[in-house]
Amino acid sequence: MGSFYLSTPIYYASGEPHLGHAYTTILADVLARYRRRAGDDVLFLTGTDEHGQKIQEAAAAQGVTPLELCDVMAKRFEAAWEEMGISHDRFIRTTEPEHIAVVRALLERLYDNGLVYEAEYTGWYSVGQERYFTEKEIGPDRVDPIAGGPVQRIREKNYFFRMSEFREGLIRHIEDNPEWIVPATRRNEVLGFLGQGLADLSISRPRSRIHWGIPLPWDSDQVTYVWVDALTNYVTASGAIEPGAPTEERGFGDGRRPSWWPCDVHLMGKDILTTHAVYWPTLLMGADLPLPRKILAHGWWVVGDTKMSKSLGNVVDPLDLREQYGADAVRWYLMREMPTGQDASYTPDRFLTRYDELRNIFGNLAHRTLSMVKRYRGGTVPDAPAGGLASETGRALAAYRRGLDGYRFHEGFAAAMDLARAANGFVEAREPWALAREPARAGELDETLATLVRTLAVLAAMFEPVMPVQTRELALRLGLAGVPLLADLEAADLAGHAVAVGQPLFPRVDTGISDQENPRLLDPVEPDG
RNA sequence: GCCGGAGUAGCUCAGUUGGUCAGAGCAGCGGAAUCAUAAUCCGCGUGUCGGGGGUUCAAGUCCCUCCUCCGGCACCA
Repeated sequence: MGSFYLSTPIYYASGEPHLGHAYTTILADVLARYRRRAGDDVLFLTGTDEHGQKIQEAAAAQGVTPLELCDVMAKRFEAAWEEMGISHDRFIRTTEPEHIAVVRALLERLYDNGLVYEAEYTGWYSVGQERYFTEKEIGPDRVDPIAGGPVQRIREKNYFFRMSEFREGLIRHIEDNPEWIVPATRRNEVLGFLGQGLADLSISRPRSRIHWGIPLPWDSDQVTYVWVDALTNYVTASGAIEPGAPTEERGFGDGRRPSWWPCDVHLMGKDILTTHAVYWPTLLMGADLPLPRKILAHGWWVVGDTKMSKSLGNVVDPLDLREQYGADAVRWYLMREMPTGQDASYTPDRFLTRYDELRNIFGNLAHRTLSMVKRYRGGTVPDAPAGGLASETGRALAAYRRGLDGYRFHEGFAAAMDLARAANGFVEAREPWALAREPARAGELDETLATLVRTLAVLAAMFEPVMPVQTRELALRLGLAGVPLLADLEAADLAGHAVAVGQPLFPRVDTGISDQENPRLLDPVEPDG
């Protein structure tokens, strides 16, 4: 029992929602649902990042205002999450007045703490692209990597945050808290990064060049660098800062304001780990705010089988599978197939294998159990001891909790599926159909069915975070009001419940995806913030 | 180039602090059963645990070296 605050990155509103966004968000949703079932109060935050040059340019190209464009895009993300069953509590947008005020309050705090100075930013600027490129991007030939045109060394006024002052403190924090950045390999990378030294961070851009941003409190000719703007959303949503209050009463780390801060876990793709594990913590240190409790960087989906994608030139986007297989199946695949934190490759074949697992092991267990209760006991759960799979259930629950608590979701759900396998084995061992032929063994049959029904309730509770739709359906068929909490399972008494058989939870889908009908081009997946 | 990770059955991978650790799932082969979505269950693996060397009574499990693959190396939203 407690509270749990988790976040996805806010997604940049210049592009459509894609698999990378969806994976992070589903991961967060699974965690949010799991914590809710554990009895926690949860704040699950996601949203859109709406300032910056790309938005400004995209809006201009479409002949709309930046905000009009963002309104459309934010709705698109919200709609996508609705389709995928995402249960976020708050959808934040960086164009919200509250957020803008919090960003300015945070900047003011840094400024007041003497951590901001004015300097000249020097970089390689492409006139054609109207933007800077990094040394890496322009390469040894120093050309615009997009159009191939020339780049020139130019200077502009920026304000800088004294990030370098926090380097040693951050290193110490990472070393003292081995579980702060997970997985460990990412933690090592951050330490390696910090080991090379840490420069100060440019936190503003001239408004003459980028107007679509949050003006600095002390210099309205400069707008806030988008990353500073974006990262601050985590604090905005937490309620830790009251921008409208007098400076000394705004909150921050003084504990005077009740808030969700610090965040329990920031989830993100590995591509934006540095900003979350270096920029963000140092900014928080500078503003006297506590650091988030955990930073989890997950891997990327890569399009597997290079040969296939090369020869066919296309592959089905897993998100498109929702229409045919349902959101639960897509979520199951994404959570079960990718070891949390690592990369995984997507292939239609693997999706089908995972779907078959779901359909045959879990879906069929539910269907055969409900059918037998109906056939042998008139659809009423027998009043009999239901401890037939007690040790298997105990083991599964322990492994499940170990997995989810340890952010190894794939392991946790594998443990749940193992329990379903054990239950199928239990059916074979007890042979209810044989028991039903012998009136003298009615008690055994009752116990068998009671055990199976109870196991279905346990499975519904274990699978709910990843498959909220069908587990709810299953719970209803078991005569429950909803999916039970794990903690309530012991007390749950299903005896006497009227069950409904219904259609299979995960039906056989005949129009397979491997027949290459309706393929869609899928770019290599690189989730961004 | 520097730093880090990984190479275990056909495929995807588990394998804490060295001693039933040579495993699971999928695929394949054989069998059983019929409640169920022809869905399930049981049985079957002679794998040099990337190559080589070393430490040890004992090494996927520690050390050295080589090979291969991958990731990170900042303003990319």
